[in-house]
Amino acid sequence: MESEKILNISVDCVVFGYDTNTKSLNVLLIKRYLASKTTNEVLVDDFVLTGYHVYKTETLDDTATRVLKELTGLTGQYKKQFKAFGDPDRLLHPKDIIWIENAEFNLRTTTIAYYFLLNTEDVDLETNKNDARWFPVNNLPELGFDHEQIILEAYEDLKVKCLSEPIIFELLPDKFTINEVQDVYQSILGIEIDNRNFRRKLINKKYIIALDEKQVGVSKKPAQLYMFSREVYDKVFQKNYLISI
Amino acid sequence: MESEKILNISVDCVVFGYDTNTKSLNVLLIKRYLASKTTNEVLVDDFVLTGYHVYKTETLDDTATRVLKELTGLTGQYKKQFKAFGDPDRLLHPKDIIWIENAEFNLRTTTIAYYFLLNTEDVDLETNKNDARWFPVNNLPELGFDHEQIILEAYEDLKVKCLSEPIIFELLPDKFTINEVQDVYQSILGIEIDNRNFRRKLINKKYIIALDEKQVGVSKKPAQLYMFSREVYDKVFQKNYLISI
DNA sequence: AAAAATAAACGTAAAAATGACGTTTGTAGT
DNA sequence: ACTACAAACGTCATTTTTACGTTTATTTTT
Repeated sequence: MESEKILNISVDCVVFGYDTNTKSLNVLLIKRYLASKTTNEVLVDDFVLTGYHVYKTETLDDTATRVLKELTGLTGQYKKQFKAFGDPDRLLHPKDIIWIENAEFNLRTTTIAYYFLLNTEDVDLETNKNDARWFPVNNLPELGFDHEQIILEAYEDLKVKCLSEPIIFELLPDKFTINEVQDVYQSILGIEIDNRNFRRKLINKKYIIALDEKQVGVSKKPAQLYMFSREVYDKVFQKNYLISI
Repeated sequence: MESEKILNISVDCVVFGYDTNTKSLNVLLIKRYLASKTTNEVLVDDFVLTGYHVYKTETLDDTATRVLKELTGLTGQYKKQFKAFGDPDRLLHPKDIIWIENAEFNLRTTTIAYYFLLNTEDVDLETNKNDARWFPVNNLPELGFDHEQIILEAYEDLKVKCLSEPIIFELLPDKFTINEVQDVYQSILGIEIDNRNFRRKLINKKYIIALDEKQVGVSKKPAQLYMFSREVYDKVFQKNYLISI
């Protein structure tokens, strides 16, 4: 067996956006459409993740940051490199081979997959030239390449990670209510949580800071707003090695 | 800026081996030595991780599995793809450029890094043709490339993961004592744990199964042997979504 | 202006888990 | 039989969790 030393590499980004109103975890996807110029036959008609090849002078993180900025205009969002996908048969589907430029080189493209966490309110899709749309992670459209697998693995990583790290707050606005935090957990994990116990547990955390502010423009009793303090969290964590297997 | 689409890709393996006797978490490293034929000057003299280029027909996981098998003869060990390293300046050091074959292609090698977890008793280094040695993760020798960084990031991932997942048992023999488990935690995390509380906590887990066996050949009271049941663990975990942020 | 509706917020008691210790037990070597 | 010592068990106060019931503040309806 001879080794294949020249391979192609790219970065793909799963952009998770939580919608506080619909209480839904969404993924940002780009429309892909291609029809034959001669026969008008539809060759490709689906959605894909946003991604790009790695530039010569970039780190992998740089590429991911650039891709998100080009898509949403945002920088500084939570970003996680979660897995590399490099199966030899990644691009065996004819429609994907039609789509990509240099098929002879691209028959094997290894992609470093990242996911981003943000709130859908942070993104203005209208000013974007791409045909990008939000889709609920539990109700994805037909996807190109192996992007469905990539999304599901990102989602799985997120599920596990949100149980032991405070990344849930990355999906919410800076100021949030206790119930909004509960909604995110319920939505992501697909579970029901007792509000009274959850509320007490969260309020007792030193890194959940009550603000001198309440909700405005709601038609019921306005809720207290809180923020998450990364600084306090890091201090607390250093002292508590809690083995919870 | 023009994109660089042709990049080189490999897999590097951090083989963690826990030594039950010395209570030390070790890494398996390979000796690298090269002297100039004309001047006898030592060009390269350090240690590196084991790794290899990805074969044409392999998945990334396959490559990692193959690398471990060639190094240790072992298959089926716990394996985790934890990060891709692809900084443009990864191989700027002259000695590394001397070492690798096709420097013009290899100036940027993206590597997919894996770590393996096993017990040092499972490996027989003598029958191995490579000059491989165990080094305590807290006392590493001089390392080539960016392999020190890769090891430290693998170690960090392991530290975090062992707090919330039962991967600690991958470092022990199938049959172990409670105190051995405690020793692994203490060694990896660098903490002290109260034996009486730890013992109670672990014994109460349904997935820690007491065997009809005790230690043999010890010069004190022989300890009860236990095993870990992945099957029971998975069942328990499905029912307990414990948010512990 | 009072009443109704409703989400937000607070309260309580039993059970389970944790933290900080003291005590007993079983085996090998003397 | 005695001793050394790690293994194993026990206790109690405190904290956290679970499973509920109740009150409060605000908007909308009457």
